[in-house]
Amino acid sequence: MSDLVEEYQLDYFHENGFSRSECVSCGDHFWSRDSDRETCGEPPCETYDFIGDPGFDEELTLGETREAFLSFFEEQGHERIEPYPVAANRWRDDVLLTQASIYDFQPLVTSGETPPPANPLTVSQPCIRMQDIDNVGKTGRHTMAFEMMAHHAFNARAEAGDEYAYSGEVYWKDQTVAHCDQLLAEMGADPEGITYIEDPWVGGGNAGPAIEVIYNGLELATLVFMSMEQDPDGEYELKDGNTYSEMDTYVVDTGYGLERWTWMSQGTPTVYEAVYPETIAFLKENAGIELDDDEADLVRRASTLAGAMDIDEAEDMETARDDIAAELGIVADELRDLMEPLETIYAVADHCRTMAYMFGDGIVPSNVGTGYLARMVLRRTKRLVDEVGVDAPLDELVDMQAERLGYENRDTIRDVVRTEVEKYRETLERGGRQVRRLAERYADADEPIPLEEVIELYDSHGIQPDTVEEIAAEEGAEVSVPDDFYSLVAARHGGDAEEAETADDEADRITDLPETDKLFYEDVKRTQFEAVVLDVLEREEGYDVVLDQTMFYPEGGGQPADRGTLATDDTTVEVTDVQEVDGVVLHRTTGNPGKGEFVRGQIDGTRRRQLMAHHTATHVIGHAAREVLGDHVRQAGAQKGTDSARLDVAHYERVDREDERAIERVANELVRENVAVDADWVHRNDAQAEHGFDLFQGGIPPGEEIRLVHVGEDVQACAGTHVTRTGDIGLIKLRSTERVQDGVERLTFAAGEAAVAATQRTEDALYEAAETLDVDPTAVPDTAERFFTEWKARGKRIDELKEQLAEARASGGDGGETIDLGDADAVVRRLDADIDELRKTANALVDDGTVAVLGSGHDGATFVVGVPDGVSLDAGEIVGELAREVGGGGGGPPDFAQGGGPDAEGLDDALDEVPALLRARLNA
RNA sequence: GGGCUCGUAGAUCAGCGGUAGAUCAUCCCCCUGGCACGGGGAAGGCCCCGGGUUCGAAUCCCGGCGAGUCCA
Repeated sequence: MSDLVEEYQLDYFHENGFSRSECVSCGDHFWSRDSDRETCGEPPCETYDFIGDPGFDEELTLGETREAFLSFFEEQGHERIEPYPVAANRWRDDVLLTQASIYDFQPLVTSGETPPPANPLTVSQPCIRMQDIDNVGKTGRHTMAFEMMAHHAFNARAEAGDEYAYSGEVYWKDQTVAHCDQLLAEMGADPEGITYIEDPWVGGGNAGPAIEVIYNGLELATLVFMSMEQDPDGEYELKDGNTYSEMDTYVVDTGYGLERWTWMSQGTPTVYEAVYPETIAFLKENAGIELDDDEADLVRRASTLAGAMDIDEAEDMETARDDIAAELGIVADELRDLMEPLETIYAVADHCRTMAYMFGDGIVPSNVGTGYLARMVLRRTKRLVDEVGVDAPLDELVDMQAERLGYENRDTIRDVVRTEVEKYRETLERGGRQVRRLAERYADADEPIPLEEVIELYDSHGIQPDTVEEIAAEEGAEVSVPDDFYSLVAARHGGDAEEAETADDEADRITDLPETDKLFYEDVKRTQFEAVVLDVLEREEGYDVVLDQTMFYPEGGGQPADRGTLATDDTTVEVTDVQEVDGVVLHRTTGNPGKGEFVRGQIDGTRRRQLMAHHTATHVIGHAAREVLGDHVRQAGAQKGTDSARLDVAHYERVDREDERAIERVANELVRENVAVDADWVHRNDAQAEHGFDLFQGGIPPGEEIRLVHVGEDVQACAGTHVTRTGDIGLIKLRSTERVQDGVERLTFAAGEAAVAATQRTEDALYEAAETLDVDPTAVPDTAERFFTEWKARGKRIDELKEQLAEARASGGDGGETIDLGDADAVVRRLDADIDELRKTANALVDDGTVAVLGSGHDGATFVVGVPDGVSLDAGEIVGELAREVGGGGGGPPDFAQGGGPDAEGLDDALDEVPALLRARLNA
């Protein structure tokens, strides 16, 4: 399969008495000091050997294990770095959550564009893997949240010179395995019990040899040697069927599961009891789970076999459980009754830790992105908690973990959880009502609930199929849900979205040009400059002019491009747009100034001033929002304009009017303080060490040096142009807030002149309304309210009067023609009133037992026909006939119908025909 | 980012081209010694907003606003 066999022939193995064998059970190749060893050592080929019999010298807590690991690698010359957030989408847009320590350094460090924070380094990185969710609690070893302890070394081939942000080799495979082997020895592991399995790694376009480290039946680490990239002409064909070739950079990527090392040291039945023993104890007691000695022993014995309960490996969970029960010599149901509550409790503890990481790192529940994943975890946990009978509030359970993990924003975390639990409760309540209604309807009709309805309930309303089954049973309705339910839902979402990519050949010509010197950072108030035209590219509309230096700010970071002119002695061309490609600034112009010409540039100062004011105001508003709403507030997008700007922020509730006023007040305080707005270029590692991740609200810039913009206490990595003091903004007016997604609020605001203009527009509208009402502007709300109430009262009064009028007309008998139809009388009458009056009059006549045929020339021609009970005339047909006469249509039920048409002049003729029409119909 | 669903009385919802409804809550009356229950009645609607189609739109179509939900 792979060509990587040679890659595993390490000196370290040969020099330390290892031999290579093939697992008799799964066929994998592995290295071991025990040459007689037959299996690779990993479940399902082996069982857990350390339960009740720890594999290390000392029992360690989670914290002790972490410290032992990090300090071991510090002693081996690694620098310890702070972990990154679990929300990986804060520095990369290809993934949502941090799933491994290497994620911290992708894509910019692994590609060599940006230097690592240290080299080599060691870290214990919190990670979340949603894909393991179904295994959590069952296998005894899977957790959704975990810390990946790691050491990394970033190497670049000598031939590459200084092309990359790091150079030379720090260490590679032998050293990596040696470190691992030594660490295990220091912990007191039996060297004979360790196996190193060959398991080439492929992922995300990269690949390389990798080794799984197994001890006593448990995978303790994976050592990955990332050294290849996907390449159609590559010499290595790997297990995904693609070909790969070697890269100039090669990276040691290791992962040591903190939880598993802790577990190994303690030998508890499951990893969960080793990781958060207090939490498990608390949950067990709260749910009233007590085991007698026999049961506890059974659980312990089942735990050694639980490794087989892996949904990815086992064909079916229940069969796997049956097998375990058979091995233990008990009935499967007995085992299930014993294990299931425990499994649920393990899952709850793990999920609460997952949420503590998520909310602690500022993820806000939402219908999109990481927020959606957080919502799913919360809802699942809530269901599990209810199922197993734990009655502690969820926010308390999450808080226990948040406290343990040392988060400082615990009040916010609790608030987020409470709000979200409440939302879930409402959804369940709403859903329950809906299902009940539906179930009742089908139960009454004595039909089963169609599958289509169940799919609809889930897809559009989030109601789980088992909820539907439950409620349907209560209402006595039948329903059946097939096993492939979720794939039916998926099918509903249609085919895969196709993505079209466009390549640009022009790119080559641009990369040959030198980077443009950017003058706009030097003096933001200057609007004129001189430059030499290096190249002119002809475009479909206009030209792209490349200069040696420029004052023009290219579009970026949500700030639109500058506009202005470029002038030579002979000609002046307008600059309509400015873009940057690979450091080269392209000025889109209306004319060709001529390559090699000397030009004077002039930018539109008014526009630039407004953009700068709005850009600085965006930082100020962001700062104010954080102050008012909480530290979790984070930029989710921004766009600046000349008339207004907007900032999208993550927040778990709607921003109400009171919040708006507070944000506006705080923002303008900062403006009045007139603090300096400074920008400086610093090394990214220093910046990140000092300010942390909150720097990168608007995305992560590449390169070694990054530009920091300071506005008071607020610091952000930002490439935009800013005013020099906050006072230059003048005024910030928050104009509106809207919920652009669940959990994301858009704040739209205006700064400086635009703020004044915006306020004036609002005032103008108020003044105009005040003038119409003829009151003082401050009295407008009261007056509007009074008018509205009065208007409604009048509407009601008019209705009453129409009713009275109709009755008077019906009983008065004035005008109109009465026809004797035998069974009843009919009144035919023209009444130039609106349809409402016609209806009421007809009703009054029908109440008296009279057929009513009324016509109006009020607005076109309209008819109303009413027929009392017991008279065999069809009102709908009569109206239809009459309406045709006036070029329209009409209809309605047999006892009451209405219609009309545009031809008012035909009204009288139509009415004249009524007597004959009625008689003919009656006789028919 | 994409799909789907929903905005009607204070609350929960029906109506889905032809006179805006039900239940609960509210108020009044009856029943009772009093209360719960029961019976009778009343009040309470810019049918989310704006366009369009139609003789006629709560209802159909388009746009907006608001809410919910599934997927990536």
